[in-house]
Amino acid sequence: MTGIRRLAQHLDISIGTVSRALNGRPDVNEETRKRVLEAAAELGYVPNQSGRSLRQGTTNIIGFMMQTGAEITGQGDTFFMSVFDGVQTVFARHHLDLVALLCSSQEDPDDYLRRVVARGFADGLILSATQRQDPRLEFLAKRKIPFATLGRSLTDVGQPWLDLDFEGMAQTAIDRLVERGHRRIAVTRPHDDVNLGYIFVDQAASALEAHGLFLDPDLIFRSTPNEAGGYQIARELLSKKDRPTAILLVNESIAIGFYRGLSEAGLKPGRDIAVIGRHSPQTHFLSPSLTGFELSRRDLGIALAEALLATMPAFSHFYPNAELRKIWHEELIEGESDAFLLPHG
Amino acid sequence: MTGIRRLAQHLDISIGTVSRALNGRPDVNEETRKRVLEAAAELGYVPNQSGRSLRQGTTNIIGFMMQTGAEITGQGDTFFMSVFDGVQTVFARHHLDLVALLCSSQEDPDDYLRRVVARGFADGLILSATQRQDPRLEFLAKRKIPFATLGRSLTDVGQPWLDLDFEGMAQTAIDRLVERGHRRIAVTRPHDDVNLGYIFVDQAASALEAHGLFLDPDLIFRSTPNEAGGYQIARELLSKKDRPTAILLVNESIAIGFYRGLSEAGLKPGRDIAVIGRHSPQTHFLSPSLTGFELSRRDLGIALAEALLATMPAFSHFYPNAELRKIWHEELIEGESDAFLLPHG
DNA sequence: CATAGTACCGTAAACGTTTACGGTCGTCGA
DNA sequence: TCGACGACCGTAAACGTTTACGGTACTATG
Repeated sequence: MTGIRRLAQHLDISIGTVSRALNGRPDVNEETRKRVLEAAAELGYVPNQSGRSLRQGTTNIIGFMMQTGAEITGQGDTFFMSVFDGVQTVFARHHLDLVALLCSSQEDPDDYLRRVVARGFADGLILSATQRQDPRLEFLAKRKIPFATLGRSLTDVGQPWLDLDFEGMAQTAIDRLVERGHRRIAVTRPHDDVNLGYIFVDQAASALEAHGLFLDPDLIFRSTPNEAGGYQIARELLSKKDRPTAILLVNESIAIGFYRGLSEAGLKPGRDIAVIGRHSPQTHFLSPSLTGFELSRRDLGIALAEALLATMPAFSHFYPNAELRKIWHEELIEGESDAFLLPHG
Repeated sequence: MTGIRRLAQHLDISIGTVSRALNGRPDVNEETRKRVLEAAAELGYVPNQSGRSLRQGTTNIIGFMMQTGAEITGQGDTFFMSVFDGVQTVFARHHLDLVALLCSSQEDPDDYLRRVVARGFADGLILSATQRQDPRLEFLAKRKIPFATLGRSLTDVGQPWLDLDFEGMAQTAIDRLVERGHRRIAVTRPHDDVNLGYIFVDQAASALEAHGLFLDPDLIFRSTPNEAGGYQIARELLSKKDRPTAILLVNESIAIGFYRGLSEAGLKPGRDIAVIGRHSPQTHFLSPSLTGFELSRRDLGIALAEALLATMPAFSHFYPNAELRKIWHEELIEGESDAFLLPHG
């Protein structure tokens, strides 16, 4: 005698009643419910998920798909970890189990996702590292699997998404630098295919134009989005004849490498070149302190989870007015890395 | 009509035979098996995992438990990602689904594990970030759940583990530095509670003693195991009056911060101080190039997965002579960071 | 030809839940 | 008094597999 049957026998009531009691159904005497809950705790009963899944056709699992290899994602791996943290807290409230589905760099993300879905693994999914064109979105939409994405995509199938405020960051940073007298401003750009990060460069260009300036194509740097990439950018930048006086670093991790590249050449951010970047837990230890944008990754994760739940029938009533699509504003933390002023003109 | 029944009806044979055919049972005509497989492919049939789990009492899932927050783990998050990659490839061979169980920094790892186990989530587990004393191991052993750990622990319950060769690294590095004339050698140390990393310092000390030297307690640096920590160590080290001529960096990520700290003070590894560290994908971009230990993280993951499978009855016959416990040797990549020689004495 | 053995297949029970349906009992109003 | 109704509970079917068991038909062996 196992499982719920054992519990029922122990209480000398039927398994149906036990099930109803445990699942909070209304048609059970509160007195019996109490007895059932107590007995369950006492006997250490926990419902078998396979049986439950089989009956209800639902797994109680939400999958958060990530891809290994920082080179791909464009964000440090810690970024996703922190977002995951936030997502976790929300799903825990609903007793949903959240797991990370790490797609190996050796495997095609589309294939991987197909496997996950065929397996009927999860009730809902969160996708990160969305590509500019992302077949995964159409696939999931066709299969009618609830999902949300971290990052916009041109492939829009109506799913909820949250994304970083590339436009806002570019605009704010450019305005700030121009106001401080900068005219030659460099920019880094993410890979073309990840998210819509290219918006950052576009917006920087148009912000410059609004000031009567223009973005020198020679000052658009591209690299892998990690420390090594930042270092490489610094080297490249220093080798230019007509060096820019300021630079915008679109990724978080590259700031560290960039600082080192400068430092080796005897240069200092905030004195020899103005730097505006983005903050990660690590960048707070840079010196001179980095002027950069920061967001609460956990809060981002929380909002992402709520957006997903809002589209799942079984949970949507908990989040009647969740924002399904949101540009996540990042705040500018003023540091010393863009401290100096240039004479106008 | 759904699932296997639909397939059976379509072929006009019994569901029993279909099941046997799909599962590679011997007592089914090869001709019928072929027909079944073809029909399955044609109709896109994939067995329902809940039904299967319910019947067999097995989930087909292996969980890889990690903890978010690089401060905890003592390794960069990319480390686990890469190991995961290797683990993935092995389990894929057996059609086992591998998922990452990320324990939030907000939650107690023991509680988290208890939840996972109560849920009957996985057939086997891999634990990372093992603690020096780790209740999780006893817990799993008591529940008779197959698992392996990445990292040794004083809590030994006979489970398979793989670990880094702290002893070998310390010994090799010390020998090398002493041979090059160094007498005052600094060392960094990991947190006391994670793994048995403290072995590193112990071994360094005894290696020094073998050379008639000793490890100055004042030269044992401690920090968070990330870039910021490396930076902090550099600052501390530079502020000492009697500066060491060499240093061993036990973690991977700290090398980057350490380099920057030196660089800001106008110092260069390999010229002003000898540095031996450990390589990560990032550290290969350091300049001067780092002398450091390197291991194939994927291979480590592969070995770890095989060790686990070797202890699972259903799979052990695939790995009759897998090494269940192994110190994973790391190779020394010679760089410029410890290039200079000191006059003896 | 009788018998044993083999190769293959169908039947049905079992895994642990949830839930539609119906039944019992007591209460209440007419 | 009787019917309706509500509160609570038991029964049993259903979810999709796997697998022990038994049965059939054919082959080999004497």
